[in-house]
Amino acid sequence: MSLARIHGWQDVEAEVLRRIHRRDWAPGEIIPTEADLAQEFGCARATVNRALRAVAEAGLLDRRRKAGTRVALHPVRKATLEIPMIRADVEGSGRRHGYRLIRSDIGEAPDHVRHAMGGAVNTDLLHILALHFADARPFVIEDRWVNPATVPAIAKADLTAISANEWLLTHAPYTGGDIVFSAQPASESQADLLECALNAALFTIHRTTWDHDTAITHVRLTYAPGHALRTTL
Amino acid sequence: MSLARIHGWQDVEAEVLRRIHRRDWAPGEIIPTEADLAQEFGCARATVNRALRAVAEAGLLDRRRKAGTRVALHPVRKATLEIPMIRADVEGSGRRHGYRLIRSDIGEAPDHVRHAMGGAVNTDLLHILALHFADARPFVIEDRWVNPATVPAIAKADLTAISANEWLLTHAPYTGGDIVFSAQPASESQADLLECALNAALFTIHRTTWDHDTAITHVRLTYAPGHALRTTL
DNA sequence: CAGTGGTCTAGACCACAGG
DNA sequence: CTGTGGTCTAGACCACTGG
Repeated sequence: MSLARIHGWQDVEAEVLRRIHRRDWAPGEIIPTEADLAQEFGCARATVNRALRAVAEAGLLDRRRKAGTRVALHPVRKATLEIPMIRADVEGSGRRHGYRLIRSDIGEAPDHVRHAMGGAVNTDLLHILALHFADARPFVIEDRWVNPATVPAIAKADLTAISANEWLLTHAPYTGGDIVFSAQPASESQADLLECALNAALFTIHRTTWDHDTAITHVRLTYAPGHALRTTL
Repeated sequence: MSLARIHGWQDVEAEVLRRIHRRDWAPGEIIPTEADLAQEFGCARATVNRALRAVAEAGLLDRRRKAGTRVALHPVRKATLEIPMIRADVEGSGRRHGYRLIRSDIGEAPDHVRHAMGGAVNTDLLHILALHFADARPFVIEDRWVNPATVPAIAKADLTAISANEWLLTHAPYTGGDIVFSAQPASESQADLLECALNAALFTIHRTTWDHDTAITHVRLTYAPGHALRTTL
């Protein structure tokens, strides 16, 4: 009847997943309590808890005190995407990374940038425009605004040798961030930099990173045509 | 000196994060062992383990047996994005969801679909083309291929009343999936359905879901101009 | 109020990999 | 071989919330 013995919490997790997929436990249905499962599997309740917590984090179970644990009606599973450095991204696909700083100056940010950075940014911001290459072909435009008050050391960085993207990742600790993915038509200047047609469909990422409640930087990454972001469920 | 007392693992986590952000523990540096921290915080080692595991999952720590725990050099943080049902997505933003089935037939899939579904799909596939609306405006085109062998019951579903997206999410358990995000220019038929200009930049998702090693379905979601996908770090 | 999950503890053994 | 994280256990108390 029962197959391999239950040893660790991963075995419990696998068995729970199997029962969900086989519909032994149907969506919306309540499953046995931790104590009951612990007795059935012959392990400690803590082990069952570890397993059920993992499955719940994956979105397949809803757990509430007193109400018990139910199989999720709508398995809203979560894809986790890793946000690497641009250089690591390029080199990870076996291509050579190149980089050119186009402009770096200080000034007042446009409204949409101020808004994205919380509006509380009163000082002038450092504006950086740079182009990354993959095997000598344009890869992505990095259009970035930095709040120098949060990372004063960036004034001393040589941004012609190391990209702001990389410098910030290794020098500026952040506590959180917002990310927006979208598709945008290539503007005239973007088409020029990326060597593509005007109004070409470009994959775009807007990202703001925060140190608690103050914005560190806001960046718009505009990728050359054909770029795709892959992940797994 | 020390502030609030350490009660639970979340307190330990917060303190660890504080030390990382304050650079008390610099990137690449080794931090004390679980046993040492447990003694310092006056709690059990299991509690410290729980906290450090959480921080490591967030990508800020690298843990290896015998080698100890180090602060990550490149904090490759992971964004987790939720993949909701289309209807829930629309209604979640306060709009009314509409849906129209455009075509549903059975036939041989084109090569790129067969490839995405693992190639091992020999049977004919169910092809579904549908349009979703948000407040009567076109929202997204759902262009889907389903392997009926994996979900025979779909033959009896009334796909004019419920979208294949929703039917599959509630009737077809899956164990994994691949997702690709990109930007694509609107084709003539897409521009027609979405009521946008030809070659407009459209946010596109290709998704294949699997039951173990067999593909259940492959879908291309082509969103109307202006659509964006948001998430948080 | 009482049932359920959430967590802590002290101790133990194990698995892995550095030296 | 030895130190470190990974995990299990048995028991306990707590926090939340449904009835």
